[in-house]
Formats: sequence, C-alpha cells, structure tokens
Amino acid sequence: MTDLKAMKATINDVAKLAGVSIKTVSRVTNNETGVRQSTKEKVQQAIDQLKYQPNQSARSLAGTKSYVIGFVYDNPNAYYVIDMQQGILDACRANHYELLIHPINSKSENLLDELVEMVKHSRMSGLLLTPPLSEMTDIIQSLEEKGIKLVRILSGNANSKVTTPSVFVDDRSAAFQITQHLIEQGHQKIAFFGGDEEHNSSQERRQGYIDALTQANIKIESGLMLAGRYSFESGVESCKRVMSGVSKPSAIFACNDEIAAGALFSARLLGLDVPKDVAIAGFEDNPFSRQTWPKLTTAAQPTQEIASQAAELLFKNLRPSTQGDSTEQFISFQPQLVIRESTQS
Amino acid sequence: MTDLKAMKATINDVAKLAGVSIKTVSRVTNNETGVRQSTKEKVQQAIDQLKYQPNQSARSLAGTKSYVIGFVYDNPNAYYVIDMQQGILDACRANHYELLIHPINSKSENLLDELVEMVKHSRMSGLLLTPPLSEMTDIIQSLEEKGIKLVRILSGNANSKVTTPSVFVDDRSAAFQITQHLIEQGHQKIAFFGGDEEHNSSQERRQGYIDALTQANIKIESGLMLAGRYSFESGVESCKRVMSGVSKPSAIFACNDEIAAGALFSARLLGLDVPKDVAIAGFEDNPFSRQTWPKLTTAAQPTQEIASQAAELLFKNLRPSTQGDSTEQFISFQPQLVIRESTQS
DNA sequence: GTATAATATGACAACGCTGTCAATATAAAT
DNA sequence: ATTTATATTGACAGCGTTGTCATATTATAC
Repeated sequence: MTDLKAMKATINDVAKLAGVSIKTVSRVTNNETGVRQSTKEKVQQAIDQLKYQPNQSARSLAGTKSYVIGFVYDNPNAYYVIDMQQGILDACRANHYELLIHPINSKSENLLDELVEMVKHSRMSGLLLTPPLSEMTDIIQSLEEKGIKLVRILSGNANSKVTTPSVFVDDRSAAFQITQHLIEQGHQKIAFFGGDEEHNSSQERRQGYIDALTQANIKIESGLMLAGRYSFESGVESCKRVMSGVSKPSAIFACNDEIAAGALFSARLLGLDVPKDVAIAGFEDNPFSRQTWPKLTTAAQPTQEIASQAAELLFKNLRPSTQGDSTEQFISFQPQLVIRESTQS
Repeated sequence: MTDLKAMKATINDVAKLAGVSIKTVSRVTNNETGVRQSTKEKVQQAIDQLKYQPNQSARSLAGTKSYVIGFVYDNPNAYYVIDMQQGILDACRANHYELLIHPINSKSENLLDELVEMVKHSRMSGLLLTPPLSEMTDIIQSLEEKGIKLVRILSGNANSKVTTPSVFVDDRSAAFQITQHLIEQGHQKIAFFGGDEEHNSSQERRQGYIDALTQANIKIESGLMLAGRYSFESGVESCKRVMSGVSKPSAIFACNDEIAAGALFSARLLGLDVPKDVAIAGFEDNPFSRQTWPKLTTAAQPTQEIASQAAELLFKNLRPSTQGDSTEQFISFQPQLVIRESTQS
C-alpha cells in the first residue's frame, strides 16, 4: 500500500541504485539513443524496483517539452466527447502525458487568442482538435504558424492538400452505404435531413447521399434535401416540413441520430408508422439510437480508437527524434453500417 | 495578438521592474500577509504591465501546493459527466486551478492504490468525487487518512455524521414529489424500478417513493418494487416482468431516465399506450428524456451549478488561510420536478 | 531619545529534471 | 600496439518558483 507521505522516488534514487549518473537515467526514461543495452536494462530494473515515475513539473520546468496536451472541443454530443476523452486518456497514460480538456465556444470572437493563451499558460505541447474547430482552416494555420503542434480529427479523406497531421473519418462513404441500403429496401424517394453547415460532416454525408442516388439513377429532388442543425428539434421540424410537402419521401436519411430521433418523434405525431410508412436512418450510433422505438439504423464509428490514434499521432510529432521523419501524417477510418429496425419493413 | 515565441515574463522581470526582490513578488502573487500596501501596489502594477503569470511547473516543483485538482468518476451517463466537467472547469478558471479528469472503474481491485498513485503522480492537491465512488466510505476514509483533500458529491442530505466536505442532492425529497404527482394523477398501483444498489441514489429514491405512498395511505406492494440497474435494458426487463405479474401497475416510477426509456420501449412492445394504459416517470432529466415519445416526466438537478460549488468548496479547503475556519462544509441541492407528457393523461 | 518588539523585505538554497558539453570507454583503422 | 573515430557516460548549470531564515526597517513602549 502506497503512502502519500512516503517520499516518491526521484531520479537520484534510481541513479544511485543503478550505479549510474542521473543523466543516464534521464536518457532511459526519455528513450534517448546512445545508451548501451546492458546499462539500459540495469536502469530499467532500478526504475521498476523503486516504481519511479518522473516528476512532470520538474520535467517541463527543466526541458522544453511539457508532457501535457490539450483536447479542444465544441460539441453538444456528450457521448462523442466522453468517448474521445477516454480514447485520448488511454493513449496519454501509455505515453506518460497528461490531458487538459478545454471545451470552448467555437463562435467566440477572439477564439485564436484564447487558444494561444491557454497553450501558453498551461504549457501544452500540443493540441487535439475536433469539428467544427478542426475544420476552421484559418485558425489551424495561425496556430501552426505560432509553432503549436496540432492533430485534427475531422470528416473527410486523406486527399486533402493540407499538411496538418489529421485523422479522417470517411463519412461520405458511410453515408453512401446507408443510402444504398435504403435503396435496396426498395425506396426511391429518400429525403436527406442535413446538420449544421459549418460542420464538414454534414456536407460529406450529403455528398454520399447524392452519390448513392446518382449511381442508382434516382433523380435528386432538391425538395427532399433539407438544411438543418444537429438537433432533435431540427429533425422534428424537417420531418414536419417534408411530410406536408408535395413530394413525400418513403425513407429519411438523417444526418445524425439526434435528427433521426426527432424525425421519428415527428413521424409518430403525424400518425406515420416507422418503418412501414417511412423508414428512418441516422448516423453516429449515439447510445440512444438503440433506445428509440424502433431502434435506429445508423453508421457507427470507433470513436475511442480514433481518439487514441489521433493522440498517438500527436505524440509522434512531439518527439524530436522522430520529427520530420517518415511518420504517416494521415490516418483514415471507415464508419460501419449498423442496420436496425427503423429501416427494415 | 500574443506570440508564443515571445518569452513569457518571469518573476525576475517583475521583481526588477518593481524594484523589489522576487520573494516579495511571490508574496504578492500568493496573497501572503506581511507586505506593505504601497509595495503590493507597486508589484501589482508591474505584474499587470508585464502580463505576468506564474509558471505552474515551477510553482508545484518548488512549493507544496500544486494548483491541480482531479475529477474522478465512474458514470455511464455522458451528459452528467460533461455537465460536471463544465461546472468544475468554470470554477477552476476563476480560481487559477487546472483540472485533470480521471474516469475509473470503481470495481477495480486496487482502486485505492490507483487513486493514491494518481494523486501523487500528478501532484493533485485535491479530488472531487461523484457516485458511486463518493459513497464508498472506506475508500474515502483511507484517502483522507493519507492527507488527500476531498469533496464528495452524492445523494443524501446534510444530516450525515461524516465530516468529509460534501455536496448533497436531495433525491429522496424529489422522488417523494414525483410519486406524489403520480398519486395526484389518480394512480394507486405505482411500480418502482430501482437502479444499481451500490448507488445511494437508488436507495434514496426508493425511500422517497415509499414515504409518498405511506403518507397517502397506499399499501406498499413488494411485488411492485423491482431491483435493477441504471440501464435501458433493465427498464425493458423490469417492465416486462411487472406487466406479466398478478398485480399490474397503472404507473411506473423509474429510478432514472434510462430505465424509464426502457420501460417505455417495453410498454410499447406489450401494446400498452403511455400514459393512457400506464404512466411512466423517470429521474435526472437526461436530454433524451425530452426526445422520447411521449416526453418523460422527471426530476432535474442543476448539475453544472452543483459541480461549480463542489469545486469552490474544495478550493476553500485547500487555501491554508481559510482552513479549519468556519467555512460551511456541506451544501445541499434540491432537484426540481419536471412534468411532461408521459404522466399526463 | 533609546531599547524592544513587530513588521517588512531579501538572500539563498532547494525542488527534480533536462540540455550542454566535456570526459571516458570502446571499436575501427592503421 | 597506436592512433583515430565513435559510442557511452557523467558533471554541472540552469528552469521559475517557494520555504527558511537572516536582515533591515518601522512602530511601540519606556
């Protein structure tokens, strides 16, 4: 049983026990090159024996690195954020980094200053960004110009011309699959309920929808493509609107599960049976997509895994030894189609 | 516009500009006593002019305080966690503290060691605990014995005999109100769907339910009080069970919204109309309680505010000057009844 | 006006680590 | 065996603060 009062082992203790200088211990803990294998083992043994863990404060005070990264987000989807945090935290623990979370308002006036101030004040050595922040190219560029290391997580694919290390989620292809699934179920009139336009994901998902319809030779009806926001209310609204229009859809592809849940709610109000009268599909696999009635067909992304890999990518770019080397700066993920009752008649 | 490269002002710069020693600057930034008013002003002016901010790493390396607190949780409800984080973060920003989040598995074998190790490693000066951790008295006690400052957030009321600073949420009284509301709607046979027993909240809510029935002279039927977990599936299960029993309820009080959503789902499967055939109430005001059909009656708690106040309480106990003084160590919150369609016929 | 107590300030050594550069050990080349 | 290049290791000075203790200044009492 560890006792708080019991002095923590320091680098000096390890050095003494291993019979080397503290600098050598430092080399081992930092995985630096130029330490003989036998020495490394000797030191590692002492580290294990004393359960030595470097003091982060001393580290960041003495060195130029800080072992602290920041996770910046502005996302109302709590499950997404929590999963991201968990994934990042896992990677942080494995790499002896600490995580500072930083929810922000991406519409803030002086967003850039706020971020720079935060990085400076908390001595963060890098930042992980999610949409919509990760898609604001001007902010990204300014941040990089100031020498802040970044990894973006966003909707899209690696064909991008930017150089910022990024983790892409191929929403377009997943949206294509969902739409295709709807078509396979015999639907010809399929509506699309969009999310916030400032999120790239909304555009990507719409493009996937359009691609699928095009490939199936189904005419794109602009009256069936509604703009909206990523919210339950928006789904309610869009459903009400489209169902009172001239051209009524037999299926709806909502840009995320919340919109889909709203559409579901609205359809019921209108006396429509789901999926008999209208099939509804969502996106994201929000936990409550399994708790609606009927359960929602959707696209699932391995959020935690995405987060871990994004963090690992950041760490790689933070290590001077591997900097500028051949580390692949782009990672891609493919969401998975999850078919449930809301689209199966 | 701040530039990252621009050297940050240090205590030395401030001292030089103010014409005092660095120690005096330190005294001012730490609000220590024994600095002449005129000197203090002189120093403060220099601080403002240079936009000086103490370096946290140096601070925690040199001193005994660390300006870092930890938020420890093991809660599947993402919305609750996010709200807690936001509230704590607000308080942290106002008090120049940093927050390290730490999701854990409260069933872990060596939970205590893990926590102590974390506190030591990250040099946290205090911890904020939520259920179920905040209700594990043995862990709490061991932590306090090791000199770790704590603030608990939990279900209950301030009559507790413990001395650990705590923020209470009076679930019992809110559950009483919900049950009373159900009774007022004419229900006599009201079922209770419990949550995880290791959460004090489940017991508190059940007690509120029992108290309300007792006061209304309604017989408590043990067959209507089901044990369960805080999950959608548990709600489905409980509903199926109670509806296939001898004594069928006309109303259900579910221990939280997730259970209620499951009950709702299950009722529909059984061909029951809500609220006509059976009224359903939840607890917590989870966002999706507004996204079910019909919307759920529930009890709402100001999670963010609770979190902020808990953090403030911790900070007060961390400040040596106010330590042991007359700061009230217990804060209470009252959840608010929210009546929606699921209980209104 | 002087002795004494109280108050205000400063000098300086930690804190635990990394960066720099010099010193040493080992391998390679002659 | 020597010299030279290379791989390994160590000594030591910071990093920006706070804690301790000594010193200087001011207020109080006689």
